[in-house]
Amino acid sequence: MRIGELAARAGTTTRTLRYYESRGLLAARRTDNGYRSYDEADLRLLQQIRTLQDFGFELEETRPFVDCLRAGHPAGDTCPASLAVYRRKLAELDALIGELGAVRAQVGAELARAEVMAAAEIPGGPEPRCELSPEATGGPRSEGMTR
Amino acid sequence: MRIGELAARAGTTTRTLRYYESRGLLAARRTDNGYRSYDEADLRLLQQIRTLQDFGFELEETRPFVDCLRAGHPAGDTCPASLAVYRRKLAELDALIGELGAVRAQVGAELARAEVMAAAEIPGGPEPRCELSPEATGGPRSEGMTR
DNA sequence: TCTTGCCTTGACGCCGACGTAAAGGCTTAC
DNA sequence: GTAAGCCTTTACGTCGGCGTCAAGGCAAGA
Repeated sequence: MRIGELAARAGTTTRTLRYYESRGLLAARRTDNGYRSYDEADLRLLQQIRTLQDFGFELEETRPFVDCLRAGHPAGDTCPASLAVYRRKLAELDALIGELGAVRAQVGAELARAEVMAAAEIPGGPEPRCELSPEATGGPRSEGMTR
Repeated sequence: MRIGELAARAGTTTRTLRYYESRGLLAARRTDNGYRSYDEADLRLLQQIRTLQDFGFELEETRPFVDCLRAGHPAGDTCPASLAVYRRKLAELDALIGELGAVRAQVGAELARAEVMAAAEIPGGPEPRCELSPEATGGPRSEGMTR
């Protein structure tokens, strides 16, 4: 199987496969004319990588799984190093979810507070408008960044 | 107040302030010698930006808050555009937390399954090892990427 | 023979929020 | 006078995971 077919079967692109190869994952044999040649085992390797990528694993984190499969294991995640990556990822996910939950609570509180303030601000009168007045808008923003 | 002092008081760097200026946030006056000059209102603008950045807001998302403050509002988040950003961010956070929760569950399940498989794999005998054998390691990985 | 459609390598582009270096000007202290 | 410590602009580097273009080689069908 050549690179285009493998990419199509894995739902990715040839660029991605060459990139993986450049990173030392997913090595390919070569045919006489220099074309990359893959087999079903490579497809399984690739699927393992893609699955982990979909979970948000970095490429380097997929290496133990790939090594595990290449060592002849039927599954890439039964090796100790792979299990360690799983556990580390779970801890990272828990930490991240916790932080995001805290942020969510904070933002929610800020929104509630701001809504009250906005409601209390309007009835008084239309003193300060939220849209910038022309002289305050045109000046500073027009400078720089022609790029 | 010059740029160094403002940066220090806001707990950031001069590079960051110049970057904000280049993006059209936080415009600065200039002294006779060309130095940037800031006042307490600029500090409040900067603090608003930094707070939102800490929450994970992108710079562009802070613009309504900055505009709101510059329009003369005592708080940057009472303007409709700011409230809209808050609400959109809450929705994004909820979606992200949900996705991460799903991923966490998936990875947790994979880990549990892999642990069982690993336990069932070992007692049979040390057939496939997780460490790659030398001939399988040296070849493919040594090529390319001298960069 | 020519076109089509694969394949090859090499190399630059992208995104966001800056870090960091280079080269030079201003001010104050000694 | 000169050294220190601010400040100025310009511009390249970072990180991850590729996208995209360029220039050319190989194989097969009309």
